[in-house]
Amino acid sequence: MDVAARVAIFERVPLFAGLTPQDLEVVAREAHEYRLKKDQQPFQQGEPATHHYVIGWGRVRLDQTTPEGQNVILRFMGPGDLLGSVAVLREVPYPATPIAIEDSMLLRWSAGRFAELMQRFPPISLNAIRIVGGRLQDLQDRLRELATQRVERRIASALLRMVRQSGRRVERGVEIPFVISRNELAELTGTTLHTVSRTLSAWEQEGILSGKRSSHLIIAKPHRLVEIAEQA
Amino acid sequence: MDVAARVAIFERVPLFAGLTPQDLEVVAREAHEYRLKKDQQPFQQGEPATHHYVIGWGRVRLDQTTPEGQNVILRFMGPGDLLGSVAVLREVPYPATPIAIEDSMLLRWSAGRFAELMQRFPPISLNAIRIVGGRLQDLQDRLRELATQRVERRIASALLRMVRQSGRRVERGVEIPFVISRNELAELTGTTLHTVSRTLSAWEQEGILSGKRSSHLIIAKPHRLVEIAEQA
DNA sequence: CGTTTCTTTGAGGATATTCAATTTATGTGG
DNA sequence: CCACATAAATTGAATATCCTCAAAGAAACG
Repeated sequence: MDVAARVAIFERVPLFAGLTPQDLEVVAREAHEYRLKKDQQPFQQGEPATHHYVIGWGRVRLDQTTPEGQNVILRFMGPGDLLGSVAVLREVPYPATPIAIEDSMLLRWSAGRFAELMQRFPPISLNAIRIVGGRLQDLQDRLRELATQRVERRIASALLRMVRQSGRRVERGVEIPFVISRNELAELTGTTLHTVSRTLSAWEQEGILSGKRSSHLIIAKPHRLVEIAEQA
Repeated sequence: MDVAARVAIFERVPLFAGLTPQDLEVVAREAHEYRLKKDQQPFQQGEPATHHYVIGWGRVRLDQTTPEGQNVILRFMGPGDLLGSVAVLREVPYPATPIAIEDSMLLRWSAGRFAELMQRFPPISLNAIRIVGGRLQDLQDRLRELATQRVERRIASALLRMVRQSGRRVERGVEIPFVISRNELAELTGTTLHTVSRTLSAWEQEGILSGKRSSHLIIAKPHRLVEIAEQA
């Protein structure tokens, strides 16, 4: 992938908002491509943080594992999303493991190179604060949800969040454009795959959604999900 | 409070790390003092974000309320902590309400003034990213906890976190240097005050901790709490 | 000293987990 | 392309954790 193609990607990356095409070219030239096949990981939770990553294309799931081996999904990430930067800047080990859920391409910079870029292009710092701040607020909302709401509502909210973030209109409703297993949904909402399965089965009965294993979920009645997510 | 006194405070504020005493003086001169009595709030969740705050002295609890009126405590904050900045920089309404749990003094800057300071003193931006990033990681840990652990462990972890953050050695153990009610602990750990009460009662029986209403909690056996927090 | 607020404790019940078994889908090697 | 192996999903039954409801006790406040 040449520099021009990278610049084209970076034009839609929030981290680089406010940079001129010339600036982006500099940034792009310093980047290294990093390709991942499905299920591969660019780094692991606990490793020293050495690189900043931006997702060029593909999708990544961000996992955090407990000492006892239980797993939680922090978020799903897609093109333009930022990865690893907080750990690099805080000079702490990566706190989570990203796993490609599709073949993906990341662009990355070493800590030192990226520090130079941040110095040279001041908007990057401010963009970074906004991005990290946005994630902080997302997490605050999820924490509140997890603390106050029952499982069914949390699953509905999680699906709606994915619809809002990456949903695509299709004939029968809105589609979540990547495969997500019952287990992943459980790890995302703090419940068990059994409860997720029962809940989705019930919703399929009701015609709210459809989508079997390794096909994309299609939400036929998003308004019903909203009702469930908001019901007292 | 004169500028020199403010500078003395700012020398220990992470947001201003790396600034010279002269820099701090500039920052201090631009600040406005904002005093709060117990239970007062500098701003409310949902209001447009207009100011950056730093806690000079005192303590603040950061609340997030659901549409239905349920409350969650995001964190307790003390001297040197940053308040409101993420919302100001993202140009979104404040996502939470800070409430003074003791008489407190905040120092604040308008969005515009602070933007100038950030431009003039580049370390501030980087410090801000580190601080917000740190909070993000704290929240990720709490989310994982809430998703995977049972109530007793969560309460133990919450107490230990407060001990680590603000604990003070006293004769009988370690003291949490501010009053915290059963209800607050419940809102901090995603449970009910009843369950917290039962749990603390049991721990008091065991001699793990002590401290009645409106006195400070004293943890006599922190190691036992660690065991509880880490037990499989 | 009465009122308010916070805390404690009990009993009953609901939600969601755990355990267990089966069904269904996917992938692989012959 | 089929048969088998593997992985994912479904569903039922039993159980546990924690919440809700209820009431009373203790501490703080004016």
